Amino acid sequence: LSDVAAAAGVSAKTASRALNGHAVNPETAQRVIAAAGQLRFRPNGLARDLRRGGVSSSFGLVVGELANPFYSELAAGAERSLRAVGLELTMGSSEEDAAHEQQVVRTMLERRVQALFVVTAAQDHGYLQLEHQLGTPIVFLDRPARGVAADSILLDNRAAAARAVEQLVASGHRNIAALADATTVWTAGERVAGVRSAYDSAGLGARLARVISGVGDIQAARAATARLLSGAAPPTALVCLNNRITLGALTAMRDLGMPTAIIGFDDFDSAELLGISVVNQNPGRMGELAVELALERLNSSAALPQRHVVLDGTLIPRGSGELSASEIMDRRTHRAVHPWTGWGS
Amino acid sequence: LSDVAAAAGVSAKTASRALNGHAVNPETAQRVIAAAGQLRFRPNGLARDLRRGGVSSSFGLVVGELANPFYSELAAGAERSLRAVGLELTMGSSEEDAAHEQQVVRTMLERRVQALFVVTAAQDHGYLQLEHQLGTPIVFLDRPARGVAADSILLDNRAAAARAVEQLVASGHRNIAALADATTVWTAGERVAGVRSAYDSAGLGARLARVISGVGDIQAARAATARLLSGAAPPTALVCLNNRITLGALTAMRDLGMPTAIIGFDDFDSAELLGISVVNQNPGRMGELAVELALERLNSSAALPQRHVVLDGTLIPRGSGELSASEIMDRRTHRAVHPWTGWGS
DNA sequence: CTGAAAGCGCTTACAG
DNA sequence: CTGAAAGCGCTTACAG
Repeated sequence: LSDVAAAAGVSAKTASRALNGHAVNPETAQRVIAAAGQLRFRPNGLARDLRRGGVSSSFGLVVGELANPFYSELAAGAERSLRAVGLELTMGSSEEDAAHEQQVVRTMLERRVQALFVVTAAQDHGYLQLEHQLGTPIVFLDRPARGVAADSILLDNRAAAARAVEQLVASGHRNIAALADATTVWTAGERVAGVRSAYDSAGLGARLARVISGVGDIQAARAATARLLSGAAPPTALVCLNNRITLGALTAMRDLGMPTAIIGFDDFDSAELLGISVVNQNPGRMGELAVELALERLNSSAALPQRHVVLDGTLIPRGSGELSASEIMDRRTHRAVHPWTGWGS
Repeated sequence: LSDVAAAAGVSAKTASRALNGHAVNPETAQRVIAAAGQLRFRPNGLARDLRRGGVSSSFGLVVGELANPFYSELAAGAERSLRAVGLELTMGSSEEDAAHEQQVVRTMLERRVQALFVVTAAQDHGYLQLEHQLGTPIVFLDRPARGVAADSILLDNRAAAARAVEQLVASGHRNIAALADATTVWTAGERVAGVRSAYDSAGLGARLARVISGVGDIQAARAATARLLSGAAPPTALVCLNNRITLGALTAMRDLGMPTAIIGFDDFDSAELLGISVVNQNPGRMGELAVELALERLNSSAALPQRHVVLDGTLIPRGSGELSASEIMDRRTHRAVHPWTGWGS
């Protein structure tokens, strides 16, 4: 910068003003800009941010896994909102590991992100207490904060899971199985709670209203579903409490040639093609809301209280649209549930 | 930092050394670390990077769209490799817009990323010439650089597309249609060229060896496929030159109840379930290679020449595994191609 | 509209 | 092993 100023015959300050489009004599500004071009001036954002009080124009987002579409849609939603106000998003991955998450978060805070969004893999977030008290907006997404009074945006997992069961019960199902990840995962625990409460409300007996938890990946879901469908009194409907479980369950149904009514959590790219009804969590909306909460906090002089935003999961019916008992209960035709596959015909 | 030093009764420099784990009297180090804890010291990464020569420990990646799984897998691959050497990845989106891309790239360069990876939406990259000459490693991914001699990692799109056609021809198909995005998109142009050359080599007449380009999204693919399948002499096989086109084509086949042999570009989450053969571009590997190229350049004192890495697309056969003519040509059974769907039975 | 000075928070030489 | 000085590249007050 000082070289540019010298070349243009002005002070560094004037050069800075000219390059940033502040009030400067137009002729002088021209000269400075020309000199900058000649000298191939590359502004240094680190120095700018440092001098401006050490706050960058980036928001930070830490997710569990970059390749998971749930997180990328969340990121896309956040970035869309940020761009609208001229801000940027920096993404990092925790690899679903608490220690690594803490390291990535620390690095972002050292870089002085304006706000921090976290889909956490950790059980305790006490280490964020100081940063939170200093006024950095922190928003927890999909899973709640523990040990720090930060904002959070969560799905009403219990209600959504209960609604999925109620929908199947209303369609005439009396033999339902739910498949869940390990219930130590917060969302899985909540969803299982919702399923159980709906089982109770419907007066379903424990013998035919089952919950299989600890289903950690596609292969586990495939195996668990195969066991259910090959066992005594196979369920007529499945509630798959995340998207990997849905794929695994569908694979087992294909393997066995035993199509079964299904409602899954999380939309996926071919769900419509396959006629699979899903509870949509709308991660993009979560990202947009996170930006809203953070900006409110940044723009408010007073300290805002801790806020919890709870989103509804939307049930997207597919296949026959509304499920009906007669369509589903005939295990030999099932066309109404999955008309495209022609299963059983 | 100076407060911490004062509290510990040492100089700022010693405090810095202690906090960074450099050679310091252990007792002194203890005192400094205690003081830092007391005073809730938050190291400032901007200042550190500035003083260290203005280079951050982040690599920058600009993609077209955060929510596209192709890009997120690419990012995941790059991050995996970077983490192995203690570096970080900062992601940004160009929204597939050249002007926005340039802005995002400029911001990253101002933040002094150590290296830059771009899946470009622009036609010309002359504005990167200076940065490239200054030695910042720049790697173009999936689409080539123009106007700057930066490294690039590309798929051999022509060969992969030609191989898909050859595979179908070997299975007995003589009436094939290829569906492509607008050929102004570099990858689409290359793939179409590969398809045409394979058509020629196979001696297929232009009347039954078709290319439909300008298919920009799922709905366009659905419509184009419907037109093909309802027209005179519908093709017995389709080559879908990207993943959205594959989904649209499958939807049209379902709508019309006309299953057709298909090979798609890009793997997708339910391709295996559906028994769809794909040309896999392996974006994760692209990300890993980009990190390798960048690190080589950073660690080499001599100036390296411009490098082009060309990857093969791997054909992943699914459904019946190897396609065979008799299995495919009977339009009424098609079980061998899509055994799960039971189409036509 | 412009300039000389000071400083953002840290670290790199250079001495002790 | 430790310290006093200088400076990374910019911008914020404060004067003119």
